[in-house]
Amino acid sequence: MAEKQKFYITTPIYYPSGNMHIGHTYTTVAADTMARFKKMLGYDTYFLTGTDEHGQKIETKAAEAGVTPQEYVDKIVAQTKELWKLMNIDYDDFIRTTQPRHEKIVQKIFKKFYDQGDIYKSEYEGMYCTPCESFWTPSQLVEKDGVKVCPDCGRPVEVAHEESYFFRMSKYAPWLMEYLQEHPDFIQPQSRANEMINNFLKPGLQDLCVSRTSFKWGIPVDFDPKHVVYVWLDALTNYITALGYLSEDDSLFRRYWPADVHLVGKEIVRFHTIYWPIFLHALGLPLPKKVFAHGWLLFGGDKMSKSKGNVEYAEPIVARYGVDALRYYLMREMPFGADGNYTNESLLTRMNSDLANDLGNLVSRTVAMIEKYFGGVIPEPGQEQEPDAQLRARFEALPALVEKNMDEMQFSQALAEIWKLIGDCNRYIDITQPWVLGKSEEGLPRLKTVMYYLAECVRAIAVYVFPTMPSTPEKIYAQLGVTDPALMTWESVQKFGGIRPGTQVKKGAAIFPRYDVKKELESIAAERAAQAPAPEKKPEAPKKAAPKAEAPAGPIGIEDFAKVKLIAAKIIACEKVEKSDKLLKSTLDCGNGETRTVVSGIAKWYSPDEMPGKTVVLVANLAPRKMRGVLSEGMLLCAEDAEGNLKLLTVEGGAFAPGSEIG
RNA sequence: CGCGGGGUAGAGCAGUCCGGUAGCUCGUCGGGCUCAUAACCCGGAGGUCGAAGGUUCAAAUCCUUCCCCCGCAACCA
Repeated sequence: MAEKQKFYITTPIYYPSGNMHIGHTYTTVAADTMARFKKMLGYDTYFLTGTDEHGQKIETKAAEAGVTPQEYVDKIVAQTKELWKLMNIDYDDFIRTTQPRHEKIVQKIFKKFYDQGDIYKSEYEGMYCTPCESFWTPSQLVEKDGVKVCPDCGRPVEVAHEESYFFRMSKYAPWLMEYLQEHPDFIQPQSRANEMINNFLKPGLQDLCVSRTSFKWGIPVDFDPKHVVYVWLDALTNYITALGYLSEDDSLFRRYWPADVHLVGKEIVRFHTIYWPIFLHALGLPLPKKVFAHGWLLFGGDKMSKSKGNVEYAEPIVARYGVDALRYYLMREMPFGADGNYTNESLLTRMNSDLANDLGNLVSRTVAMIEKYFGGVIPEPGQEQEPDAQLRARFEALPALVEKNMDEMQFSQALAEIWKLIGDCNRYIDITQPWVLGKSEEGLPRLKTVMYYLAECVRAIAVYVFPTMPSTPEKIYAQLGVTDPALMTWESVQKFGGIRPGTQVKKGAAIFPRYDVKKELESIAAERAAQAPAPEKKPEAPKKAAPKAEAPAGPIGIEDFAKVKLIAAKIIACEKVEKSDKLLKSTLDCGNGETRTVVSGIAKWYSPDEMPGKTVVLVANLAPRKMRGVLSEGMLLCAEDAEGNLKLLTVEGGAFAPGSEIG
C-alpha cells in the first residue's frame, strides 16, 4: 500500500493586538473544514495556525495597558485558543512567534541570508520624532495645520537616518516573475496574480527593510543586537519553523514541506506571493503549492472595522445559535474567494431553510416514519424501482462532485451539491408517498425499500456534513442508531447500501431549531443596545486604553463617565479632508486660546461652509488618531438615527464659552 | 488618468475566460400533501443583464466610450 499522501494547510498567523473577530474566525474555520475533509479522505494532514506577536504596536499597546508585551500577548493568545476551541478548530499546532523554537530559527535564517549576501546593512532614511524616538515613513506622517507631524504625538519630525538591514529582493525579482508566469495556479484566485505582477514586480521590486532599531519587541539579530528582525521575515517563516526547519528534529519539516495551501486574506497576498517565495528560494527550499486569497466578510456591505463600530465576533453568535450553524453559514453563504456580506438576517434565513427545514426536518421525518411503520427498525430493501434508482444515482455521483469542489476550495459549492441530495430525499418522499403505502398490506414491500433508501441517504449526509459541521453527525447517527465507525467514513459513502437493516432508530430532539426571524432580529438589536449604551458611529476609534475595549460593557458607573471629558468648543474653520468623501476637518476653539484639529465622518450630512460658528460637544481627552493622514485630536458628538444619519450635538444659546465643561 | 473589485427579478448571488433558450437561493402568489420542525412537494408572477455605440447570423458574454457603488493606499482575516 502506497504511503498516504500528505496535506499541509496553514492560516495566517494573526496579530494579537486585540481579540479575534469573525473575520479571523472565517479564515480559521475554512482551514479547519479543509483539513477535516482531507483527513477524512485519508490524507496525512497537518494544520497550522498561530499568532504573530512582535512589533511596535504590541509594545505600545502593552505599555498602555501597563503590562509587559509578553503578558499582553499571552492573554490574547489564551482567549484566541479558547475561541478556536469554541469553534471546534482541530489544529495540529499553534505557533507563536515569541516561542524559542521560532526565535532561534529566525536568527539562523537571518544569519544565513547575511552570510550569503542576500542581506546587507545600509541606512534607512525616514522622518524621525525625537521625543517619541520613532521613525515614520512619509505616508505615516499626519498633517496638522499644513505641517507634517508625528502621528503619535503631533510634534514636528525631522529627516534622520536609521541603520537597517535590507534584503535584496531586487536580485530575485526576475526569477519570481518567471515563476509566477509558469505557475498560473500558484496564486488563487487568478486575478490576484495579475495584481501582484502589475503592481509590484513590473515597476521594479524594492529591497525590503528587514530590521529595526527603533523598537525592542522583536527577535534580536544575534550578531548585531541593537537590531530586531522586522515583521515579514519574522512572521512568514513561521510556516517552516513550526515544522522544525533547521532544528535538531526536522522530521515534520521533511514530511510536510512544501505546504499545499497557505490560506490568506486578500490584504496580505503580496507578502505571501512575493516576499515569501523569494525568502524560500534564497533558502533553497521549494515553494508552497498554492496561496489562496479569500475575500472579506463585510458587514451590511461595509468593511468590518473597529472604527466603524461594526465588528462582529463569533462568541455571541455561537452562544445564540451554536457552532455548527455559524460554521455552516460561513462556508455556505459566500463563494470562497469573493467578499461576502454578513447579516444576521441571512444567517437566520440560512439556518431556517437549509438547516432546519431541509436537513433537520428530513432527519426528523425519516426517523419518525421508520418508527411509525416498522417499530423503529430499519427494514430490508426490496426490488429497486425508478425513483429509488434516481436517488441512488445522486448518492453515487456525490463523492466526486464534493471532492472536486473542495479541491478548488469552493466550500459553498460543495455544500450546495450535498444539499441537492437532501432536496432529492425530500422530493423522493413526496413521490413515493409512504403514508399511502403504509395503509395497505400491498404497499409494505415498497415502503420497506423507501425507508431503507432514506435511512441510507441520511447516513451519508451525516458523513458529508462532518468537515463543515463537526458536531452534527453524532446527533444524526444517534437518531439513526448508527454506531459502527466504519459507517461514518468517506469510504462508506462511495457505495450505496452501508446502513444495516435491523438497525434500531430513535427519534430525538430536532437537530436544528427554526427561529422566528423577526423576533430574533429584534432580540439581537435589543442585546446590542444594552451592551453599547451610546454607540457613536464615528471614524474615531472609541477607546479606553485597556485591552478589554471589545468586552461587552454593562451599565457604567458615574466614575466611568467621569473619565470622559466633554467640553463645548466653537468651530472656527472647516474644510473637506483631501481624497476623502466622508471626512471633514474642523478647527476648534477650545477656550484658553487652545485650538484643535478634529476630523469627523460627517461630510455626507454637513458641508464645510455651514460648520463655522457652531458650538459643539467635543470629547476632549480622546487619544489622538490619524485619519486620511490628518491628526484628529478629539471627537465631535453626534446623534444617529435608524438609517445611520448623523446630526451634530450643538450647544444652543451664546452663554457657553469655548472650553466650558459638559457633564 | 494611483491600484483593485463590483453593477444580472423585491433581496443575495451564479453565469462572462471559451458568444447560441438568462439560472440558483430567499421572499412573494397559487396549488398539492399530511410522514415531518406551520416543515415538505409542484407551479406562476417578476429581468430592456448599469448606459450608449460597435463586431457578429447571434452579445449578460467580445471591442470602445461613459455613469454609478465599494475596497486598498491609512493598526484590522
